[in-house]
Amino acid sequence: MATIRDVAKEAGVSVATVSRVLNDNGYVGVETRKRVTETIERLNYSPNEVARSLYKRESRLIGLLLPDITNPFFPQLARGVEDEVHQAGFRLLLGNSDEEASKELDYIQTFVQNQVVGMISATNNTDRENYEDIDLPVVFLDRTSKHHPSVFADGREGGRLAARALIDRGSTKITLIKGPAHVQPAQDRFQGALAELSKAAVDFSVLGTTSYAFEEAKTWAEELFTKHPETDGVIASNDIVGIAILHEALRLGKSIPDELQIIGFDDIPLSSLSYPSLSTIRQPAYEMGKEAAKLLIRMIKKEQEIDQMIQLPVSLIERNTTRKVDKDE
Amino acid sequence: MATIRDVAKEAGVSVATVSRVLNDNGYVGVETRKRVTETIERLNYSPNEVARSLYKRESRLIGLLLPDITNPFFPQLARGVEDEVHQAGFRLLLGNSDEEASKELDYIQTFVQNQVVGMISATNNTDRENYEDIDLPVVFLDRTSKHHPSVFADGREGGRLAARALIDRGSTKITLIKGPAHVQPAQDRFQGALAELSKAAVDFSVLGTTSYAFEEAKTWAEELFTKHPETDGVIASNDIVGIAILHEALRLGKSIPDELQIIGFDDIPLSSLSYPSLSTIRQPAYEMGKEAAKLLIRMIKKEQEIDQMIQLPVSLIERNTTRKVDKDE
DNA sequence: CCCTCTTATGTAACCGGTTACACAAAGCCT
DNA sequence: AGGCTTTGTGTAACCGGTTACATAAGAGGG
Repeated sequence: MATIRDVAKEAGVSVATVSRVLNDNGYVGVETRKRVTETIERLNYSPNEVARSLYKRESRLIGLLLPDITNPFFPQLARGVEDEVHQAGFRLLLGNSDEEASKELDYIQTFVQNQVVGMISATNNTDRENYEDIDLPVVFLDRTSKHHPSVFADGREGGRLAARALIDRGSTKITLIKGPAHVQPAQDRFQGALAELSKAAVDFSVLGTTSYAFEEAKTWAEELFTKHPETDGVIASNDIVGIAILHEALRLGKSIPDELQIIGFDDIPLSSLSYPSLSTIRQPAYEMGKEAAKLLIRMIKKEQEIDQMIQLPVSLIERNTTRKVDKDE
Repeated sequence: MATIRDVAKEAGVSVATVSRVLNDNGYVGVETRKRVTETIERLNYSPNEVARSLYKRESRLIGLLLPDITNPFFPQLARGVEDEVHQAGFRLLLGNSDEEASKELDYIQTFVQNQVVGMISATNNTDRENYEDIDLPVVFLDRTSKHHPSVFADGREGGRLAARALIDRGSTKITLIKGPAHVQPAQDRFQGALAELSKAAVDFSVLGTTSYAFEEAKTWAEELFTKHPETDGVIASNDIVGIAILHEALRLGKSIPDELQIIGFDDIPLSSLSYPSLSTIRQPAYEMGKEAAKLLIRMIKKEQEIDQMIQLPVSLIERNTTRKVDKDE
């Protein structure tokens, strides 16, 4: 690999001049610039980012910490982040925390050691000491924090919307699935739905779950129908659980949405491909990722007026696991 | 942030001694080691990876280049890579190429500039000049290359298995979906299935597609049933397309698997949650990622006996979009 | 013509680790 | 006791960029 000194020697100038050409700052004569540019081209030189980072005391990398990329909601977030960050000239260091504090800490340390310019975290322990003594820009994504700017969707409203949708469409014995207790947005949804159900004239029961894993989703689904066989409306904690419930309901021969309505949460790509296609509360995951990245970049550039909270709206996506409601009633 | 010089000064030793303690090499007196360790602890010092990388001329980062993390097959691969790489003390730099040569080149350059120790690529242009003048260890994943070690699943066999499954279970007018021409493994599957169908006494037709995107999958599904309404068995190019076809078939009121059998490819997590659950040819994506990472790490450590090709077996996952076949016939 | 400002370029310190090399003290052997 | 090896530690060069500072030539103004 050619270095800046090789280029300087070849072009008959000093390294400072080459650096000035590279970064397009300071004075450089037209003739000199041309000669340097040609030499760079000819030697196929590209500057070493590591050396640059060392002197600048920061790299062009951004750390992204996710619970688990294998959960279909997160690739969307990640992609939003990546697209925005890439465009601004940054690159991503990726980590999966698996909700383990040690892995999380481990990655935060990696990020710091590699002098990332900022980090985006979609992890659950937002108020741990982990993030306290870091002087990096940090943005929380799909999570909230008192100490750092956050980008998230309106989970409470999502929960209300889901509950209202089922109530309006005639479910009277609703089962509300409560997501894992340590997952913040799951609790927001739950609270929203709970509030709405409490206000309405319907029976409802709550089924607690402890994870979002695929395999376990099947278990919750089975549990649901043994514990509450008479239920005629389910508010799932997310689309995976929703799809698992749909699967189980069909297996039991229930007619969807006539006998049982189901509503999911997230709007992951595959939810439109289930049959019947899953009605759900959409979170704009890709946009959330983009917003988080934009916000972080603004922080990196030390711009004024940094939003502390960006809440994105959720929306009801009416597909075929809920019944149609007459527009003009 | 404390530096190694701060630690040295505080502990009353030279930087060389601190470095020796950190890396546990060279001679260090027991008493000195203790004092240095305590000082490191007290100052909460952690070494700057960037400085280390600069001197060593290589970082502890590995580049991972994927077509698109949003496609449900890739998170599995990525996770396999991550787990293996993390355990060996490396971290991941991630890029999505979107099958665009420019993005791909861009990321390869980023990897080189950041002095990654190696890279894993699941991109399509494996024999472009892109990879020629790089002197990094490179492993191709879910792709093959003549010039670099590759880890992939037995696509041809998968295609054969899929075709045989439908034939054995009585489909006689089979439609074979041909995936995008530039995606290597898609073509392997196609060739395998084609060979098997050609040998058998069944009618079949081929439907070409150009992408794997969710939205377009629905279009292929519709196209399938307008062009070949009489088909009684579909070999999909992957699970997404398979699920889209299942969805469309159910919408058209077809009875699955009695009237129409469908077989997918990949075994993405959600395929077991469709209803009827999708029969498919499983690729061990997570293991593939792990194998690729292991292989790369072996290359990084300059071990002897590097496999040039690791082919993992595929298997038929018999679920409910195919009919049962009598064991003892 | 002299002074000042702008333009152009080079020298060398610096970022924070790692390590070659030098040096000294202690242990061991004959 | 003298020589050789092992152990312990420090000095300074090095990795490859960036930039503060120095220097000098040319332009412009009175």
